[in-house]
Amino acid sequence: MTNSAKKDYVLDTQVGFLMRRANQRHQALFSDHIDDITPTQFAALFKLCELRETSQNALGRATAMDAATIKGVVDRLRRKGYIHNAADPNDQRRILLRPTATAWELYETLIPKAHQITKATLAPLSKGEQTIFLTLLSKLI
Amino acid sequence: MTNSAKKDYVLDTQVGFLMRRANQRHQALFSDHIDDITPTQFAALFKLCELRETSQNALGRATAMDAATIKGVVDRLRRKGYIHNAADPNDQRRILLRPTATAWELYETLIPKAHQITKATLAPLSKGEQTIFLTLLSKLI
DNA sequence: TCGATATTGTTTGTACGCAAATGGATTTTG
DNA sequence: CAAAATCCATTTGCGTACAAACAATATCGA
Repeated sequence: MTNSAKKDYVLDTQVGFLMRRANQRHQALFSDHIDDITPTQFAALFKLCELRETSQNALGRATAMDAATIKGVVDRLRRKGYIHNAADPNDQRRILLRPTATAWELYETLIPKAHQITKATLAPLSKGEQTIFLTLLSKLI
Repeated sequence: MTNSAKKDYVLDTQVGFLMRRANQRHQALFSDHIDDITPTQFAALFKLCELRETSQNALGRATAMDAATIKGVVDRLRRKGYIHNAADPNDQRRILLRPTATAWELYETLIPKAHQITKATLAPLSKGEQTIFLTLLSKLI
């Protein structure tokens, strides 16, 4: 291995490594602010509140989780009493999901906390940098 | 819930959600280019090559993995023949890790692929945007 | 020196996250 | 219409990721 090749690749400056660590930090901040549910459960629950009613797989698609993952997440949210099941009269394969009353209460409570978490996550950046960062991040998807 | 509160928080524009999806995309690109090992294993292996020799927990710290996580990663890399164990004469608690000859070969092979993955991940951004993105991302850690 | 404290590696339990396979229901298409 | 293709939910297997607890070893402070 040449010296140039060595300097050429330093783990600590790689996108993947940086994104993994940024994610770690965000999740740590999340659990500092919110006890009851995880970031993933939060995403699923909020999306369900946005959509009011969907099937399990559709909720998974809306939150970028595959069928196996969303199943576990929904199971846990249901166990905690945040999701209610109903049969779809038009499609016997589907399980229609709805947020429970408790879920709506949680939704209200969590919105301000979610803003705090966003703020804390982006705190190392100036207002202008925050906007740029979010714009570029969106482009990456 | 007021209408303003509703519009106030849309999941798809939140940092956490965006970072999770950007990470998903990066990992998908990674496995498109590299079959043998995962992004996490890659990080551990490369850091070990950078350090030449360390203990398990120290390697974990250097790659931002806790003790339980790095244990599994090291176990899998050892099973694949990339990591060699030695006893630390100065500290009986420690296991000194070293990359095997095969690991060094892999290291060489993977550097160009790693560059391709970085390039593909950042492809949606212009050169200038890529620099800005990496700078801001670093600040977030 | 010796007792408190810290560190190393390990295990257990819980929670994502994806690939691949399955069985049942629905839709498409020839 | 019937076969093929698709979609739904589920399961299994593997790989991160972290919290909490543990025994063994090192180190530090009184």
